[in-house]
Amino acid sequence: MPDRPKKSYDHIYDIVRQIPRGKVATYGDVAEQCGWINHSRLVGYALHNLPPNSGIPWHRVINSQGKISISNLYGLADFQRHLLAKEGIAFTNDRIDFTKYGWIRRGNRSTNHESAQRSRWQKRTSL
DNA sequence: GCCGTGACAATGG
DNA sequence: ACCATTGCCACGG
Repeated sequence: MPDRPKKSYDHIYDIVRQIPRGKVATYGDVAEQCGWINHSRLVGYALHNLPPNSGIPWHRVINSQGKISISNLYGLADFQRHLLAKEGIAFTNDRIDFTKYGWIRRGNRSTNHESAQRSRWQKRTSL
């Protein structure tokens, strides 16, 4: 049968496969592309279960802070950094600049902690 | 079929 | 900038 019970994770893998070389996306972005909003954890879980030789560019997925989120046990984080560097993606102050390398996200959110502070302020004053 | 897990994200301190 | 807490929910045991 052509279409089968595609596990939900397969959908995630399809999205990740579409991230072009030299670009990065956040877990949240991938989730959104899958039609899930606010389900970024599932993306992380899916990638966690990823088989070793899947050919899926898992290293192009990072967290919203522009950093590598996985632990460096087994040197996995270092490995990811290496793969990214190989594609020309550089870290600036220990983070990836979404304005340069973001696949979907264009740039307002990263390093722009002002908006985060503003919304926090608005919340406080309105409460 | 319930429960713990998790490579996240947003908020608070 | 860093740490803790909370919300989110599919998957496996």
